[in-house]
Amino acid sequence: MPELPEVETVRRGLAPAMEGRRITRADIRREGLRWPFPPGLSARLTGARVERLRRRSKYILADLDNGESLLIHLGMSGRMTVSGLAAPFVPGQFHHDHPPAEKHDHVVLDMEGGARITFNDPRRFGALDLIGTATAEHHPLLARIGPEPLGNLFSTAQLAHSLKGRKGPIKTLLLDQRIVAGLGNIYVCEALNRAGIHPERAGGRIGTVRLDRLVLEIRDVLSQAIEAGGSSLRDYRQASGELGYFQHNFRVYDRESAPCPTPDCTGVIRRIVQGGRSTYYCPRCQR
DNA sequence: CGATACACCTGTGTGC
DNA sequence: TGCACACAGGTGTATC
Repeated sequence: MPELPEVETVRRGLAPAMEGRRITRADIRREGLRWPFPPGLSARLTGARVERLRRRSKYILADLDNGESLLIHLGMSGRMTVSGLAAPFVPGQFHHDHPPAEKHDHVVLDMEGGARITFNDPRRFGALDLIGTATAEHHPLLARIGPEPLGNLFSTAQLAHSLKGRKGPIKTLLLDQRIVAGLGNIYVCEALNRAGIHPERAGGRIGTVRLDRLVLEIRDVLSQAIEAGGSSLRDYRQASGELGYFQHNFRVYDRESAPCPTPDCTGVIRRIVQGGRSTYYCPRCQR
């Protein structure tokens, strides 16, 4: 599920329930996920006020008023849901009613104001850590991540510099978070299709004009996905981080043998494996 | 340094 | 219905 647009959608869904509010109870229901949780996690969260929620790449950072930040990664299957927000009103349901715990609910945070945040992650590739707010960007998990694709530091010139001399396929390189932050398997496939670039093309062999297009299409597809994700989240009691409406806009991902949606293209979507992961593309319009 | 394989987990869909 | 297998939105680590 979670690439940059989904993580941003989750962040926006959590913000009204968490920002400016204290954590009144932190129920840590297992020792850890991908890594053990930091010592004293529950005690360090309890009573702390969340000043704001940030996103860096696919990480969410909850800055606390005690100088620490809760670092959250959703892995492959992580979800964060909000229950008990005042709105929307559901007849017959009390304000502070919460649904019963489900399988794979690993961490439950109760917030001042009555909202409950539940971290559910079947595959347990997700992660939680507590890190110093002031030095967050130096944390090993964040230090080497590349520019935010929707920020000013991501540009044709910067991307060209990162790809210079690289012989590996552009598909694999765009999945490398050191080159650009936040892309995953879906949006890399989608951006390459929109840009008309073949996924097996060597990264260092893409001209400036086509790189320009790639930068634009990466920004576009991510922005559109965020917009679509946001629109599916009016109801904060629903699971955040689901695919949202944007899944209906996939042009190539998981569409093997379907016609290429590019106007006037008669190609058929193919699936290949690169670096052990599926790539979907149109062999006719992607060069 | 770059490229690749493997590891970590559970759930779901498919074919026999 | 059971079973084996492939595959799934990520990424750190080990190895060449």
